[in-house]
Amino acid sequence: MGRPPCCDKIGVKKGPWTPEEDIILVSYIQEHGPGNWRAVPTNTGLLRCSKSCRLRWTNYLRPGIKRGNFTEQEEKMIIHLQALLGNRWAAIASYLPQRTDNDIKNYWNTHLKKKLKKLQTGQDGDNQDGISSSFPLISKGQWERRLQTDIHMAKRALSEALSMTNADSSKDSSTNIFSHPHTTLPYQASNYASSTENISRLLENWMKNKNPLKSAAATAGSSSSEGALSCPFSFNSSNSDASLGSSTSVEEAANLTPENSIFQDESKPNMEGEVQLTMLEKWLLEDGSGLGLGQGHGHEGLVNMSSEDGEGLF
DNA sequence: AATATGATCAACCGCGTCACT
DNA sequence: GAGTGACGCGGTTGATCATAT
Repeated sequence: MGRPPCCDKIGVKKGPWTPEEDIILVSYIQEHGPGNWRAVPTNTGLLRCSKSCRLRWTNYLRPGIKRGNFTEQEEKMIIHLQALLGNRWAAIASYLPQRTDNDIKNYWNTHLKKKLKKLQTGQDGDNQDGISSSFPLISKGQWERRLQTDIHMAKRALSEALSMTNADSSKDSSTNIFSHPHTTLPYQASNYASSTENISRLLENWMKNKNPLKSAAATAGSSSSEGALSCPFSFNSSNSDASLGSSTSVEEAANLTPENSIFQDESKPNMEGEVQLTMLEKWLLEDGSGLGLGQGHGHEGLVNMSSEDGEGLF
């Protein structure tokens, strides 16, 4: 019995999102918070399926998203995490809070895959699909062995990432998620700035053509979003000065901070990664005798670690 | 200038998982 | 425990832009 398609309704719009739709969606989420995606199309009047709304929000409109070029640091992180986790892009993205899984996936497929292929040409002819193919999937019955392998790989990848991070920290500390592990992963103020950039960018184009309030209200139909639309990007009920009609820039108008934004806790809902990282780091640090972490000895201990090191950890 | 080819990335699709009844 | 609905993830597609011919 197959599952019926989620968007088989006639009249469901597909394709690129328009700025109007973005604004309606942002306004709605500002008012109601993310989640309950099923209700979003109904309540906003958007002719989109719930899935599409969620995707648009998480991949594009969500506060804290950094777009554009990946830094060398991010690139290294992705490569190491891909080796460690495989194509679990959401898990990888949880270690790079400013990037979406879709972004990382695209970047891997378009840039890193090729890069690694190039690097590996001549070294390992049979490894044509990046690092992950060095660690083929293990059958379900062998989960224990896989766990051990994963542990080993986690140690190794993290130590390498740490060593790289230490080496580069003077250059780019902002992307060094390991340098202050418990303070840098959650969103900081700058993330919200980048989010307003997203929105201001779409508004920039949109406002050239239309009056957003009129248009969005009309598009929203009978939804309850009218109130929100009067101040679509304040992100703060008390910040009613942030009207679109004023000459104030969107960035100023939004006046976002992690403290006053309703997205404060939501901006990266999946903090599983942080937990994972924290646990791993804790473990690594506790196991520091073998790693030499924090003692200025680099990661020789890890590199020389035998595959049996994972045994007895639990 | 016109066309072909390649690269990029936003969005879609199908499936798995989880939560609720 | 089974059935159902909603959500989230990963693979893939297709539109658009950039570059080469």
